[in-house]
Amino acid sequence: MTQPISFSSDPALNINALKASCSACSMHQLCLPMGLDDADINRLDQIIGRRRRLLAGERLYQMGEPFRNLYAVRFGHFKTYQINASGEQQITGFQMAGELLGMDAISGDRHHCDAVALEDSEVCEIPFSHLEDLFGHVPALLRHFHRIMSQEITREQNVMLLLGNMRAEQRFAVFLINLSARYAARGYSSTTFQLRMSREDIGNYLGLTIESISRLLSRFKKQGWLKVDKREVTLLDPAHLKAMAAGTEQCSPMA
Amino acid sequence: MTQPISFSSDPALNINALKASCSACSMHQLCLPMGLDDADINRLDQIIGRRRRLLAGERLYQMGEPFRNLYAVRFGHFKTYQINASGEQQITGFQMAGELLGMDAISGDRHHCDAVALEDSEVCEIPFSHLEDLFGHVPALLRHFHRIMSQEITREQNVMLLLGNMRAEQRFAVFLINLSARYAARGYSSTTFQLRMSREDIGNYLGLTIESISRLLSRFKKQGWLKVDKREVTLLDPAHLKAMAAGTEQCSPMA
DNA sequence: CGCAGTCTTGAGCGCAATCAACCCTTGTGG
DNA sequence: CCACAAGGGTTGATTGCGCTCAAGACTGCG
Repeated sequence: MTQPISFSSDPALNINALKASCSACSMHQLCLPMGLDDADINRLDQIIGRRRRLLAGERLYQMGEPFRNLYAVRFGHFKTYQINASGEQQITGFQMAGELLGMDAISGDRHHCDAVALEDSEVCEIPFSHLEDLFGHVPALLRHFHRIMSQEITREQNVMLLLGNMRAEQRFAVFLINLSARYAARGYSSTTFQLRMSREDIGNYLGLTIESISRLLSRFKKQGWLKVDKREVTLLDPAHLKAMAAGTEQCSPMA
Repeated sequence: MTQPISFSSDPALNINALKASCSACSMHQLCLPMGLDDADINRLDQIIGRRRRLLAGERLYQMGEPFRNLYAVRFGHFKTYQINASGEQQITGFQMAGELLGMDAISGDRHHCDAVALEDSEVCEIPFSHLEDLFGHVPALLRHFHRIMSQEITREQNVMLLLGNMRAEQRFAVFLINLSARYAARGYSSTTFQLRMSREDIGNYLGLTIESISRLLSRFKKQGWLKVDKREVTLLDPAHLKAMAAGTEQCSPMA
């Protein structure tokens, strides 16, 4: 998990063209098929498209491209970002295994943001028109899909709260605790993990500069709240960080 | 539209218990039934619940309440806001006629924010379980519902861009131009309209203080970009404001 | 009239941005 | 081997945007 994944260049071993199988996927309890019985998972398997591998930095889709597929992350990490008229980017989210990409493209039939792999990664293509066909036959799938979209709405509302109301220190604590919880849900350590994104990406996401992120890391380290080595972070006092994220712990200024 | 609506206190005239009818509703080309044919609209009418009237300041639903209904705004305006652990609120949106409320509650089965009427208003109750039943029989309705949810996701991403990247002046220009476009889509003036929300609400939504909003209004007025009288705003130079919102016009500081 | 709520305006400050210098790692090519 | 450059990250000095604090104006309402 912490090492970059090297893909075989032997075409016989390349599974880019292989169809994915939800039933055999380790993420099926987090992803789209969550809660489906075996029969329904099989129906979902029928329509899931091929897998697609991306190298670090490769783009999965681009703003303006016609929308055909949702993508489920099998492994690896992605960032999604918007670019406004004046060319500045705003990262709208970081996605990891089991999470769905592309839902913002359903209205408008075109992708509304860019999605880029932060490391070597793999996704399942989910042709949306086929998924729509399936909704009529598998109500449980439809219900779960609505939950996923709704969850994305609440996630973004939480980011609005973060960007609109919180000081730098609290934003960063929220960010760390959020990553921690998501890794825990996937069976990884909730206290030690690699930051897959650069300091610049973190700053952009949190509405701060790269320098502020660097200073926050240094200060949190000095306070004994975490350990940092390059991009590996260890949370030494998760309870304190959680309190800071919740806003119950007082926030001190940056300088 | 610009005057507060006074409700009759005569019970015989109170239509609170009346069922709503999409086909007869002036908002049906903006709201959930958009694009449906007559037969499908009738099926939708079957499941739409009663109308509900709210006085200014009344709460439609509260965070934590069990989720049963979506609500479509018939007339009036609402604000939705979250409250975090330390008691601070963040307004996540302002809703007007034809817009849907409550989609963030689908995951989790409980409302995730509060919705409060900004003026005397009316909504249609849409029992979500009935709507789900209908999805299987009216694919066009399902497709449009997905577009509405997706649109909400992109709307929030735009707010993230605003809160994360823009200066106060640009945020406020985006806010004004957004209102202008939404009133235009409803057949109202795109240049003169009432701000239904207080300065404080605007500030909260835009991640600014009430004082900053007041100063921005004064400055925009002094620059000749708009006229302000209490809560009535007239955009005198919409092109300039649009350019500011897009970021193509240079941004000057607040002080 | 008083009073409360909303809004405006001014003065000063503080948090995070900006600007700048430097470090470290990685990769390239002589 | 070293020289060099590029990218990512850290740290310090300074600036400035928008917040905070404070006072006062205006409105609506009993």
